[in-house]
Amino acid sequence: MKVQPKNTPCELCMSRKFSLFADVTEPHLCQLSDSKNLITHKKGQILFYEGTKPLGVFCISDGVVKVYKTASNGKEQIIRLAKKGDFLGYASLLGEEAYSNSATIVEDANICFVPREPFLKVLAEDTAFHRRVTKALCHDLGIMESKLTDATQKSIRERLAFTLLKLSETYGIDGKEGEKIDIVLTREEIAGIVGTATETVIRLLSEFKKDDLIDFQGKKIIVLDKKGLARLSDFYG
Amino acid sequence: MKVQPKNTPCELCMSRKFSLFADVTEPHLCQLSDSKNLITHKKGQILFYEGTKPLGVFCISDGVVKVYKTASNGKEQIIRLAKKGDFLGYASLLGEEAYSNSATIVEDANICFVPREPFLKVLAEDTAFHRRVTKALCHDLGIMESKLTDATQKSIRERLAFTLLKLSETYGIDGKEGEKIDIVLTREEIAGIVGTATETVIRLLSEFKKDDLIDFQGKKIIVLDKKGLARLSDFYG
DNA sequence: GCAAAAACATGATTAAAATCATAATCACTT
DNA sequence: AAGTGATTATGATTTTAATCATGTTTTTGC
Repeated sequence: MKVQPKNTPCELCMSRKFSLFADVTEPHLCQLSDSKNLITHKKGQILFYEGTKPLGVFCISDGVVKVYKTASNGKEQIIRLAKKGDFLGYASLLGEEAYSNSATIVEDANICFVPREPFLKVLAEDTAFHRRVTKALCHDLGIMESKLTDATQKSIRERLAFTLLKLSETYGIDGKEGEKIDIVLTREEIAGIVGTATETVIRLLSEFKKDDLIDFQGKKIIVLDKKGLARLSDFYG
Repeated sequence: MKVQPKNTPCELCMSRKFSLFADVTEPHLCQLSDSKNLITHKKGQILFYEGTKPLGVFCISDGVVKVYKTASNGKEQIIRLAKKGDFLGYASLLGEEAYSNSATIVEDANICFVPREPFLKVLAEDTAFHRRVTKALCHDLGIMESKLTDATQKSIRERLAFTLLKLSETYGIDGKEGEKIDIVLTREEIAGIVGTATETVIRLLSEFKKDDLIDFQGKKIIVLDKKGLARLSDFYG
């Protein structure tokens, strides 16, 4: 970890436009900006551990972070992949609880850390911001309900197909042969998202490739047939 | 549905002490109280459907409500059982989205309905209340993460054992032979909580009974051996 | 009190996915 | 450039749980 020399102020930060800070008023933004630190993280580094106390919130300026829980069998269940503009750790901070999950860098990242106090101060003073945070929490809750339902009621094949679609939605870049999922995930990490064994993911991905639904390009996956994946991801498609 | 003649004001409501409204200031509480309606619901009645627009929030004065999502295979995944003092529908309301789940009465209930506007008004004016709502949302989010992780990484037997422990924590009343889970749930509903098939629940419950972990008393389950269930619910117990 | 419908129960079979085992490939370090 | 460790791959086997089938018991509505 190193503090970057160029600590772009929040006011000028490009990632902010897509973030919770998008509509924070100028003076409040300056307060936050003054107290924050931009830190560069390399792939594999750990941002925080489940069970420790949150001392502030993280805002991703660039890069990808996996947020996951470690199950009692040692496997990682990935809750979400956080990218540019996403906040981390605010739910635990606002819930006044220890981190309910861990966070590790998946792709080299620049991440701002805003300490607890200034964050809470702005939250208390800026009602619009508080409302926005609340809204984000509510939305996340709805997503988690869907994930739980999918986990218990859908097959692994369906969930993997769905995961690939979601990933292409978020990280997809169009090419002439299809949409490339422009993020490097190991099969084990994909298994962690889907909630299955690594071997199962490997097998199913091979099957998808054989069926011309996807293709591999280096470590990345190309989605060739979105319709096909969508059909697979539904129950009675 | 009928509006009860005796519409206890929130100020005097006993359930309020355990609810989100616990610390709302007197004047705000009166505003809420004036706008609310207490409605009696019978088992099996539906409070709201997934996909419809929330027009306010529900507060359970008495009774039990199941909150669930209907999967594409038609099965219900129960997200939570809500009881006295619990609020329903506020996440969808605050997220400004359609209901992400449905709610149906499991045990005859008296439920207050607070319309959208007065609720949002008090939320905006009473910061402490807003903070408390936020905190509840954050806590729920952490619970959902655990549920997701359990769903993907634990066996059905482990999850059922865990479900019974949780139910006995919430609805348990001590008797001389063990702790009675004082709520009537069908095997299908238990399956909906665990996220499995009804037959599997029936089989496992018989197994648990054979192993003297539980017993049946009418439609209710008696927990005989909490330690045993706890051991079963862990991975390497 | 009786018929119909739910709910509960159990057996047999099938299907899905985990686990175990082994090997090939890749990617990084020295 | 070789060696080490991680990752990907594939096969065989086992386990788990779903599904299908059938029967019994309990509840509920008339």
